[in-house]
Amino acid sequence: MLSIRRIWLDMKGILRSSRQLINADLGPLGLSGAEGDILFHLFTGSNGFQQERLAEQLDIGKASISRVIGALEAKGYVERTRQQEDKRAYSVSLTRKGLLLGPEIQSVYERLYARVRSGISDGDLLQIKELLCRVAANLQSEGE
Amino acid sequence: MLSIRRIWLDMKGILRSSRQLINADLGPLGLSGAEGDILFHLFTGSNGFQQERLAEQLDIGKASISRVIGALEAKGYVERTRQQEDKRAYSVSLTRKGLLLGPEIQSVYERLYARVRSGISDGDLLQIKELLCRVAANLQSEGE
DNA sequence: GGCATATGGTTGCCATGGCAACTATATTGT
DNA sequence: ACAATATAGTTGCCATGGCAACCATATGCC
Repeated sequence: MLSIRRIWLDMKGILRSSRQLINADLGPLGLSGAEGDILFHLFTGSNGFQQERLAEQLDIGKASISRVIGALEAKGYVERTRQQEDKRAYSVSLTRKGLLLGPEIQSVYERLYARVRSGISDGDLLQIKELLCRVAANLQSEGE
Repeated sequence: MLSIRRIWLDMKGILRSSRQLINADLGPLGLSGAEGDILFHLFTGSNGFQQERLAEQLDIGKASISRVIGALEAKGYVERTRQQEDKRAYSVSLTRKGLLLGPEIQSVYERLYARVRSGISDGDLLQIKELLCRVAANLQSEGE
């Protein structure tokens, strides 16, 4: 019973430490963690997506996405263009300024990932992932 | 590289789902998740502790603890008594009302834990814990 | 004793992110 | 065609929690 509590604390701590390391690198660039997450995500494959897709992929609500994209747009890193197939939706894409920043952002996240992986084999990672997926499935399962 | 992103999303999702399940049970009792966490913690062993100790054990900042304990005190579930050995510190303990609520709170958390564990062996849990500890250590390690 | 420093706690401010209500556009059923 | 419903996005409000500044008490050093 108690070990679940410990595991939850471990996860919380890991996410917090990661966030702090990322923030320490992004701060000097004038970016918040959430902004960095989105720039990284756009730069590494999801450029030109709807906000809803980004929200799904990053697993945060569309409300948060809306605000963070707004901030990034104000800073000139991304732009929203209405999609002509669906005038409710935007297409969010990096501006030239955003693209220039891309490699810098990417290296911030890759430094973190490299640090996490040190001394951890691919097999271990796979195992973590598999076990976490099972836990997630237990929590997702409807009702009882 | 990418799998770390996925794993982080899994952890985020697990913590969020857990929080939501807990909140769903605590809401009808008029308690927030953070309040429930503290009541549970007091009830299952850390009654009569300093706020700093609670903050350490629950892995949240002393500022948050201060606010949540304040809320619980206002609701009459805990009381703060100054320690005579150190007049800066409080001893936080459950009131009679808090003690009465204890079993109810406990069952909320135990239902969650049981749900998480379904189909997951103790060995698996141990493995998750061991791997997460190694990741946490990588993140903690000073500087480089 | 008296000053420097450390520690427990509180408060203000901020970032993140959930939920619900709302607007505007799309889609579906009749 | 039009009413009902669904979907993309925005906004307001709230909970959580970090950080820094601050206050009060403790501790150590001279």
